[in-house]
Amino acid sequence: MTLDEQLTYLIKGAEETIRVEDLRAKLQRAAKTGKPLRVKAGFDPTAPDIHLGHTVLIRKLKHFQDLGHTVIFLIGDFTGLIGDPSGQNVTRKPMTPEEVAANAETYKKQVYKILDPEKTVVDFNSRWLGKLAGSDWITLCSKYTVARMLERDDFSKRMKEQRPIAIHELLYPLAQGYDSVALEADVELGGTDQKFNLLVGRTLQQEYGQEPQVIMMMPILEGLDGVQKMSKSLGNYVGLNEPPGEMFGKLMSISDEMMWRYYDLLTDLSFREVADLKKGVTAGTAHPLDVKKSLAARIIADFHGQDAAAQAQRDWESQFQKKGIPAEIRTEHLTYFVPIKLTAFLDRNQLVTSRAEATRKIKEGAVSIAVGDAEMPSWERISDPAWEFDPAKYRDHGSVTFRVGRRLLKVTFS
RNA sequence: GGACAGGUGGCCGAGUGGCUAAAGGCAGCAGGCUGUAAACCUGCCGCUCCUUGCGAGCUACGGGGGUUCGAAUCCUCCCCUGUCCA
Repeated sequence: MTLDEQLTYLIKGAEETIRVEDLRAKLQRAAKTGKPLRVKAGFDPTAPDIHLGHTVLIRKLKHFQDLGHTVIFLIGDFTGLIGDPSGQNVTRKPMTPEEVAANAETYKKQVYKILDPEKTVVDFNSRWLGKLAGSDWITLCSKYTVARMLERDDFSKRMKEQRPIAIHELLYPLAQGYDSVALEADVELGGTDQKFNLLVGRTLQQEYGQEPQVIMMMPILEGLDGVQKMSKSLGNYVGLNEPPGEMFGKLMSISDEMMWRYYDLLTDLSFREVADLKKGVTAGTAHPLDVKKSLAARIIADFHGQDAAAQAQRDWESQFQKKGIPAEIRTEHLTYFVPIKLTAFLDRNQLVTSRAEATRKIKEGAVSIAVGDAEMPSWERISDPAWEFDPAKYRDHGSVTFRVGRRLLKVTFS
């Protein structure tokens, strides 16, 4: 690839790059000296469950890696003690070295589905931040001013809203910035929400006599709800470790509008190919449902392989489009044959959160049961909250499946 | 250290003595419609019990104590947050 091609390739998909010219210069120098660029991205050590939102950035790391540059997967085990300011105002408990190591392993297992293990450097920022002396921290703090710190979106907003800001929170951007100094990073990747922290890195590098890093901000992927960013705590995510079937179901639940965004950020289809698909849907020659299915299958194939993706699609189709009972389903084996109130039974098996809820759901017509394993089960709606489940009556059928809305539980007998 | 403002259900936010398990909004769940999509319509949205009812009991408005027949609402002490002053 020519320099320009490389540049275009790397910048593609990034929301913002500061500055493109600097990146060009760095690439040029790397080519000339044969010294690869050091490309860094930091991750929170406490949440080793990587989801599709993270992969937007990891895919970009992969691009750099493919061009021969050094990717540094930095685990923020020290900055994790501070916690990226989010108004929570809590210092977190230090993790033991064992926990950190365990989480790192979990990370690796997931990240290496995208990145090349041989070419990826994994590092921990406690390696240098943990060794800073008190006086070093004072020096570090002296490199930045309160006024500039308060420019950060999050801080200024909280100031305005008269919400608390603890002093240690101000340390987070400094610590992250110092990582770039310690690593002599040429490039740092982050989400658009990381802009401030990334910029601090540039400033600090200059303060410590280094050339400032190029920063690239990747778009934040919206979660399944299509509104808020994908995150574990919001529960609107698709985890890399999830089974294919789970992934398929979740991906199918995104809105048609969101599906294009997912196409852009989570597949290798070119903008042109995506545009063609979109045209097809608009023209009515392609059904959005099918386009979405193929999106889901495509993403799943990246992590579980082609076959698993195809299987997941078939399962989904038989389960939902034909309203069958899936083969893989939570199953409870009963050994007792004492009648039990349905409300108590549903509660005991976590199909509802309380008996009160069970009663409500029954009255709402959300509860039904089906007997046996029929391909086309006939659901019988239970509408009497006082209904009793008598296992003995169903024993001969081998199994009975309970449904509360979208939750299912199969019961077998011995 | 002082003055003032504030702390209500997952979140936002009404409520200043009974009609309040607490308006309204968001989120969530369910039913309808569909492509388990979105949008939309409807219902639900603290817990327990049963005789499933415009039912009974319990728990809940930062924490403790108090006034009152009755308190999210009044008094008091404490904790927490913010603003201004020092």
